[in-house]
Amino acid sequence: MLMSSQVESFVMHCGEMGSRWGFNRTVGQMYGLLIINEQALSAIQISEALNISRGNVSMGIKELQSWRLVQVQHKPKDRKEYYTPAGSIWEMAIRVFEERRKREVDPTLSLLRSNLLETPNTQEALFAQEKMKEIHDLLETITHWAAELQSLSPEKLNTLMKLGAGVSKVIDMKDRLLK
Amino acid sequence: MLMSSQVESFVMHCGEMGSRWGFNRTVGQMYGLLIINEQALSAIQISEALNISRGNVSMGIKELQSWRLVQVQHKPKDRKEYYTPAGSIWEMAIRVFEERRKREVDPTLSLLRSNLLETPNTQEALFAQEKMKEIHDLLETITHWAAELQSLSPEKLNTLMKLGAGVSKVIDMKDRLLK
DNA sequence: TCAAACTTTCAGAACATTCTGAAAGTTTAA
DNA sequence: TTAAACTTTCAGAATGTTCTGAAAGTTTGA
Repeated sequence: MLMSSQVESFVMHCGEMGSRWGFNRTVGQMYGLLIINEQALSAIQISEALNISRGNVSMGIKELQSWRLVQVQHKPKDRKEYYTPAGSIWEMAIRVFEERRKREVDPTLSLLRSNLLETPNTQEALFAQEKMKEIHDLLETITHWAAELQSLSPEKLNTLMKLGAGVSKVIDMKDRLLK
Repeated sequence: MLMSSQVESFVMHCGEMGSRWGFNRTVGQMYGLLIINEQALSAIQISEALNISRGNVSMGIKELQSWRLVQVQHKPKDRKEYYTPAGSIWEMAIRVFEERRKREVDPTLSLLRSNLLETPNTQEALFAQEKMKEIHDLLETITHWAAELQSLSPEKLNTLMKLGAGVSKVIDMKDRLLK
């Protein structure tokens, strides 16, 4: 499992990004390696390619599975498990996005909701609640919107994104027509 | 600087989230505290409210400034600096979003671009390049789109988000009209 | 120019995360 | 069954991050 220099730079970069994307360096490298390889890889191949312990690979795979980012494959006459990315690049992006929302936004929303149920009894508490309401409403609008966008087919979503700020014009047009 | 229990739970939660949002726990707490307080706070007030050292506050403020999330205020007859969040909740969201893009997406895009310039000389390298191209194109489409959306006014963007998956119908309608 | 009132910096301590490798657990084929 | 071929787990080592507090730096008014 020797990597070409391009592949290596990509894999190492995925490692650097790993921590920013929500998992750690090695998990990032592992995922990069799986994406960039046409063939599914065994745990040992991964551990040799990245120079990490077999145990670490096992934990990393578990983490990637919790993000629903890898699939296990089996080869005939071979007991080892072989790992490969789950789904297309598009699906991978959706998953990372969704999973991060679950970890970053959902807990905040539920805390805000429960705080908003209490009755403020001082001036400060009142101000605080107003701010919390603002944040709550914004996060809610965004998550709803994101969920709806995810329900669109990749093609539709692609058209939409390519349209960019143009959507705004299309909507204005609609408003005028309906008046 | 005693906090009511609601305020405290919010501030502590911002701390938990801090690390996920790209800064650390204390920086998250500091920012939460500033958001939730109507009055601007001095470094000492922050350090007392959160039970952290004065030095730590100084570093945290610096970090928040690098995210363009706080503003400094001065009061007459007082040499201390008073800190307050920069901009509305809306702007804060935009900033966090933008700053994260810079840290998480931009470096990846530039690495991918430079890798795509090289000519693949093996089957593996070819496959690897195809994948990198896919990721590159996806990230580019998304960042372009995000930039365009940010150019819209908050109101327009709000209408758009409320419309949700409905945009898709509006676009279909446009296509039919133009045919 | 000075010193009081602040802010910043940074070495080392405290704390948190990640990694290794050996031991324990699981699965399969005979 | 058994044992070979794997995977998982987890204590402790290695590494990385954050925090404190004392020292250094800066600004201001007199």
